[in-house]
Amino acid sequence: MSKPPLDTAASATASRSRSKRSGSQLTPEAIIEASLRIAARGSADAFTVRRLGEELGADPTAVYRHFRDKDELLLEVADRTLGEVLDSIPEGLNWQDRIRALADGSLAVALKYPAVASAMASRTTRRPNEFRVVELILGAVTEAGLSGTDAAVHYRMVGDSLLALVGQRAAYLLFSPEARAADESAWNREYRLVDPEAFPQITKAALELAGVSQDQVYDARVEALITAIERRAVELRGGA
Amino acid sequence: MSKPPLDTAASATASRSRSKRSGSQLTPEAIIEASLRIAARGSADAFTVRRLGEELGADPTAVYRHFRDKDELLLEVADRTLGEVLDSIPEGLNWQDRIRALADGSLAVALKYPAVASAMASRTTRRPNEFRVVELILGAVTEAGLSGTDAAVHYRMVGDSLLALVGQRAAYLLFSPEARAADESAWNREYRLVDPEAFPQITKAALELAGVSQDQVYDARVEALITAIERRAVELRGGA
DNA sequence: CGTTGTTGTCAACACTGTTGCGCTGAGTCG
DNA sequence: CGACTCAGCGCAACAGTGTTGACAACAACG
Repeated sequence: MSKPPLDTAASATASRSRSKRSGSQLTPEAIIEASLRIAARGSADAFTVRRLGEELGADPTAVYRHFRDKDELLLEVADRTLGEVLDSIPEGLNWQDRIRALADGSLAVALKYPAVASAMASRTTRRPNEFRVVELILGAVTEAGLSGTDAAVHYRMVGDSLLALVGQRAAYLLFSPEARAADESAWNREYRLVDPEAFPQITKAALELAGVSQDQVYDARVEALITAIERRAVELRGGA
Repeated sequence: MSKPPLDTAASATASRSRSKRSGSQLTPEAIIEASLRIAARGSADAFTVRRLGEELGADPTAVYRHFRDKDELLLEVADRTLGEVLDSIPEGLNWQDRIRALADGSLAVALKYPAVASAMASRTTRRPNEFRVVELILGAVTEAGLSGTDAAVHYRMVGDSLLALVGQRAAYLLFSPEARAADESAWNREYRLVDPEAFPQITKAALELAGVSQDQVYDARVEALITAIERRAVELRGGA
């Protein structure tokens, strides 16, 4: 009962009784792994069908014998990276630390495969590992004291926010070094030369704005999610 | 002193003393407005250079006489939409309602020009209206009681989070109707047929998960930002 | 009038994802 | 053992993207 052999894309080769097709060098597994390899190279245009063909030493269009779309392949690859995230989460943490661990793991994996994470920032895979993530977050918010609609809404808040957060970081990593330099120097140059009359707040905070690190923002955003859950929990425990 | 004629892309035509170039049908203004028009059509591939040429009744490549890149045009268009957002924010609100108004306005504009909002989800324009938004958020967090690094970090938290939030919503709107239907039905079908042993939380919350609306998630995410600021403010007011 | 510089048009390039045709080679059956 | 079937792969090509360089028209200036 554990699992019917999950009829996703692997069934194409699995349908043959004895899969000892030997000659078939290209398997879904190999394609996914090659995708992860080139996605890990970090360059923005890394994950293209033709580059994937190069990496596989095969014709690019051969991939279409195993995946309907590039999109289907992307979802499969993304689910694989989600697996990496889940494997990085230790056991025996309280719910806050489980969310922190999920966030940290997601960020690490997103920065490892930026092209995938960036493309998935507004997507959902609906594949096995995503279910495990949903279960993880739902477990956390229920342990925090939420249930019913509260649990569902706060799960979506955490899931969507984390996806967006790591997607943004990944996309930033994919920018050309020049674009990134221009972005960073903006805080140091343009925001300090602004008209003090029209923008008093910016003028006052220019120095600190330039000093903010990505990790500080990341922490603030993750902690905001946890705080929101906690607050809703005490709201429910308290009155109303 | 009010403003040196902002030497962005408009300077190309402004440099000529008398701009009565008559023959010149194509001005940056017209191009930006045409871009907004086709972006408002909502289809995913709406905002292409060739479609822009159609809308202008001119050769697509003529745009490159007024903007270096499609990216530069995109930033200019995005700044224009940011202006729309700012104009929608009324005066005389407390800081919480100012952030809510900013979020609501951003969402409305993002859903109006989904192609632009989706493309800007991980970007920064560094153009006039963005400065005004920065000023607005910084004013809100200082009114809340934050200053220095706290203000800077929480500004970034709010700015980045809102950008990601409306970008996600816009991207979702750009999906093909089939993809959107598949996504919605997933909550109603797949999440209710999951193995209760392996995924007890999902099983328990399946019904509520299907019932969550995008607006509920939106509210939760915006309120989480406000709550985080409030909490940091009382932390500082109370004991350090 | 001639020169100059701006602005639109046209053709073309490099790149993307994707499809249909044909070949090969291994598995299957008579 | 020989013939057949058919999945898997390569090849060529298509529609689409952003972008560039050469050329023509035309207003402005000396």
